[in-house]
Amino acid sequence: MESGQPPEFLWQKTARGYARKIGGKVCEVWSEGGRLHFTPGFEGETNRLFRARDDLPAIERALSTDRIMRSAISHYRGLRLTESGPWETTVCFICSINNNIPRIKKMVQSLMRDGEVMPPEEMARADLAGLRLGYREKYLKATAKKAESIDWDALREADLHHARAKLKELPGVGDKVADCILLFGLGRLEAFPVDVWIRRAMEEHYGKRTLKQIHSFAEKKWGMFAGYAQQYLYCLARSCPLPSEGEYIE
DNA sequence: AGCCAGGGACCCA
DNA sequence: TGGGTCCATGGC
Repeated sequence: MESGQPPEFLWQKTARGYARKIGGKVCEVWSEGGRLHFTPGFEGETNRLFRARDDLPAIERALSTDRIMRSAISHYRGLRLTESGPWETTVCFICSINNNIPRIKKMVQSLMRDGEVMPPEEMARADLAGLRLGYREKYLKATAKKAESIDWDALREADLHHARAKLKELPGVGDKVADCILLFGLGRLEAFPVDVWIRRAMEEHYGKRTLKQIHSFAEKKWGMFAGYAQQYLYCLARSCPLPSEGEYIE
């Protein structure tokens, strides 16, 4: 929830966990006694958010092929990729362009109505001037217009490069943002978003410098779990917070 | 005060 | 295809 993934922008910290509105109702998630708890009625949403079907031990084993990754996995034991809605994920990462996390969160919150990210139809006609979005405003408006005709579910199954190309037709969506939408919004675990932190980590730990080198290396080395490898590297590079005592969930 | 931020569009060779 | 340059704004 605090590892730079979309929930960091979409959920609010509460006394015991995190909360947001889904479908007009408040959903809260928290940990207690080493178990995950959630507001009754949100089991499906919670399972999707934390990707309950991912076999973490198997993924950790598959990625434990070198010292760096073993260290990151051991340090961030229990880290999970999250899955948010594709539209809100798109909004989050258009806001992320050349931006920092505290401000991304403020910008995403400013694009919410009644506790949820405005749907495309509403964003397309909303007056976003005054929200201090910078040059991202025109990307959001233009992408909101196009987003209504996107078949998100088709992109879950499509060939990755095809899906990536389709997403890049959206204004403000380039390679990195497309990979983030694929990974965090469409459950494509093989996607490997490369931001400045991942670029630095890949050069420092694996001697890979160019984007092409990095993607080729990641695909060969981590394959269908490259997205998880990316998140471990990101948390390591950013020194993301660890769960405090009692929050850890098996 | 000034560098930097989960980059993309555009132009040029 | 690959490499500058510009872009709005605020966090730290």
